[in-house]
Amino acid sequence: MYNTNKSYFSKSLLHWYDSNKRDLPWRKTNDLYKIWLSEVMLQQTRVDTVVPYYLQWVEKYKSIRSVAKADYQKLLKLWEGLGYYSRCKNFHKACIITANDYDGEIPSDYLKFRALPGVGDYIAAAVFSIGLKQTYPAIDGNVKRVMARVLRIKNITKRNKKRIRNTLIKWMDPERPGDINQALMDLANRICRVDHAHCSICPIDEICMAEKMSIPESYPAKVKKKVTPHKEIVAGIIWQGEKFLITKRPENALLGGLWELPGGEIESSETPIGALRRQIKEECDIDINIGKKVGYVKHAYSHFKITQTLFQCQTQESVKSMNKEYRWITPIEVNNYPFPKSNHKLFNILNSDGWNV
DNA sequence: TAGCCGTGGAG
DNA sequence: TCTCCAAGGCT
Repeated sequence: MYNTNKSYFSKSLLHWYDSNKRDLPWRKTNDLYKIWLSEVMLQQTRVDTVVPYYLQWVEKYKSIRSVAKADYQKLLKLWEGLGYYSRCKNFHKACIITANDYDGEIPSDYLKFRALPGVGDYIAAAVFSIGLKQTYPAIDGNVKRVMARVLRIKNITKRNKKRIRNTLIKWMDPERPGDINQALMDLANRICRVDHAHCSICPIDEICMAEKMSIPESYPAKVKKKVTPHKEIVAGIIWQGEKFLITKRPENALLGGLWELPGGEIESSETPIGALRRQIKEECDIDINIGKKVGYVKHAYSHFKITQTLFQCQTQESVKSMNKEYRWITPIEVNNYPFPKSNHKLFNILNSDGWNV
């Protein structure tokens, strides 16, 4: 059974892959650094979103050493808009460790690579299978779904993950482990989709137990999502002459290391203006004059939503105390700092309405 | 271990 | 407009 399946699985999957694979930039390279980078960027992020970020990055930073030497804020500016910013931080850290401890090359020991920050089971397996042709199954959400259907697994428990891993190790063609891994992910994306499995064109339908039951979409079982809370946020564009104030978010928080217009959450007992005045007093120990409301934007993060209202403000005082880094910048200098998407939405309003009114 | 961590596209 | 979710990892 296993031997029959092993032969069918790899042969059929690779045959399909060879005639259907997408032409992606990181598939043109054998550079482990670039394969690694692409896998970090692809984490929870669609291929079409990643491609332009990947191309910009490898144009500017051509090696692990060049990333290790780079100014982190410059890396973050390249990452701006891609989301999950701790990936960028961890990749930078990992490149520094690699430059210092491994002579700038990815360690040949799998466990040493796996131990680097931001490198988990999936990324380690992807890099070692694609770049070094070692037989590690790269098990991401796609592969879990396909294998849950093939093996008719309802819940992705720890035990079932082990089952999927062991099955793949048995079935993978050791000559082409990287292609097997990529083929499974491509197949998941184009054929074995979440809400619709196109079994009639699937190359491995013959060994799929869920397909035999004619209910592939019910595998694996969906997990209920929690309702996302909503927060009211206020921000100020605080002018002093031709410049306004921006502050840097703490490294280990949401949007860590990115810059933003100062402000914060409106407490239930507060008005937006009262909240803004309090936030700025607490954060900078300065008093501000709050002028007209510029507008508001809505934005959704991974686990909550916000409505962010922006006010024009003025101050004559200089910042007396601040726990964070801050700068006074002109509108043109926005291009020099990484900002979260919600702030860019506010900047877009200012771009059409005028910045300082 | 389940919650935290962004953004944009699909439907 | 709203929900779901996509080449995961960390704590």
